[in-house]
Amino acid sequence: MHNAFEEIAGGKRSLHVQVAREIARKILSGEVAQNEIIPGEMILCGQFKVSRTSLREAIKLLTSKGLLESKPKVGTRVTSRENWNFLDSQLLDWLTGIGDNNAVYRDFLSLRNALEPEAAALAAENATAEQRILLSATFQQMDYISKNFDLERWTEADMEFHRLIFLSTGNSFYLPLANVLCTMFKSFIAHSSIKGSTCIGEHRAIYSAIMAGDANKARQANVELLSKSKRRLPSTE
Amino acid sequence: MHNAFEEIAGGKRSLHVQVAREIARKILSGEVAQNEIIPGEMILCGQFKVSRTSLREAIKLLTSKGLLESKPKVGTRVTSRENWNFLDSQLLDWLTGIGDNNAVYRDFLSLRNALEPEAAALAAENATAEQRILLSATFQQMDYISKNFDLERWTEADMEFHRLIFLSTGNSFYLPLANVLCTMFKSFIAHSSIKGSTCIGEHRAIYSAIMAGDANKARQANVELLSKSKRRLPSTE
DNA sequence: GTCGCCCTATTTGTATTACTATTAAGTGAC
DNA sequence: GTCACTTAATAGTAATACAAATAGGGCGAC
Repeated sequence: MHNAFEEIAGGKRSLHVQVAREIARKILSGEVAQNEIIPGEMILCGQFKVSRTSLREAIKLLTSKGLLESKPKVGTRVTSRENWNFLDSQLLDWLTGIGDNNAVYRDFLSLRNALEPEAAALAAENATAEQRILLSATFQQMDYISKNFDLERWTEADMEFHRLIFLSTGNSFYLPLANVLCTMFKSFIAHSSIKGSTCIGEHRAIYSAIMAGDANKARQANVELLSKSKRRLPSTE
Repeated sequence: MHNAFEEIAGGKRSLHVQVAREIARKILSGEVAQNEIIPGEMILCGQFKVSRTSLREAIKLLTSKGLLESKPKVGTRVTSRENWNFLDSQLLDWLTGIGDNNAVYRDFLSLRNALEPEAAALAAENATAEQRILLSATFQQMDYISKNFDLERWTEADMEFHRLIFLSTGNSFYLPLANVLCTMFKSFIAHSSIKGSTCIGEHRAIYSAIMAGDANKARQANVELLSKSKRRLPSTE
């Protein structure tokens, strides 16, 4: 009962996640400085009105994301920024609305810039038959949607398309990155005013190259797609 | 007492990590299949001789790495491989000695291929004065070490050099990747027989380009370094 | 007086237990 | 036969008790 209520109210999942989110936002926003030692557990327990266990779980969660670091007798300190794992969906989620969103978006594009062309090339070489079928289906859907345009469905299909490319690389390390990019994708279409041009032509070029197994062509096509994305970047240049 | 003993014996850190490692290896090695439901908590508790809490923490840890997924009443199931977060140091650690190490190394090189040239280019554009000083110091050290060669110290410096490049990009998303690559680096120099040629010339080229702020040159130099690395890949081609 | 060792208090880390919410499945009524 | 309600099983949450580690201070010896 109260659970359902709070869920719609504040996005509550569980106590410790709630607490973790609170602390994370303080850290990410700079309200508590890097390398600063946060108050002892007992104090925080009182502050958040939660049991020590819950607070400890929250701290543990943040530690696993690289935001905090605990040592006996000295306390828990905020780590320096270079240790923060920005490739974490939850962290990314917490980030929305605090930092400079355009800067984050630029960083996001940079990452896509590095990864996607290479992923497309690898996919062209390594995609399995099954993956090619999936990719084919998804592209056809994109093609269809691009005709009678529907932003939401387009975004969905677009994301799936790029995700499939990452999965098709056959490279273990690209798999988690696919999820990361998807999360950012969602995060940015939700919070920024980038209304998508469909780029169906560029997508077709990538698609065709992958299906043909032409790695270089796939890479090149993806570079072109990204350069088009860059041109419609909101505020920079 | 018994703690210290077990620590030297099996590299034990804590109970749940030990259990998690055990389960993770079963999953990663394929001993338990993807999408398979693992036995209920009580059964596993008996099997591992640990309390329910410890086991739950282990499961939670694995869940956070994307290996498991729990649902009430149905149990805990192994997720499909595409959800496994291979960009996790601990997971990478657990991976050593089970999969095809050469395949993983190839994947690792692919990732470097995508990321490092772009990172070098970004670093050339965005490195702060302080970061340039650090980079300079590290390179000089590399230069020195390359003369009277010492594998261990050289590896250390090499890693630091590439890490600094990632940090100097000023891109939030490259920061965690720096750590990931370092972990893999360590993992591979420890478990593979790649005796390094120093590549001091290529490193100098990258270094100079970054210091000069020439992004394209930095990118190109890094591509060349990687192509050299590729040539001394153990078993492939 | 200073150096070094040990003791203690504080803070994190670990484990056991008890309780709550969720949900699939089985049972009964309409 | 279908739908709803109850029930049992399992995961999730929280509180408590216990253990280990360490920094800092105090005490003693040189």
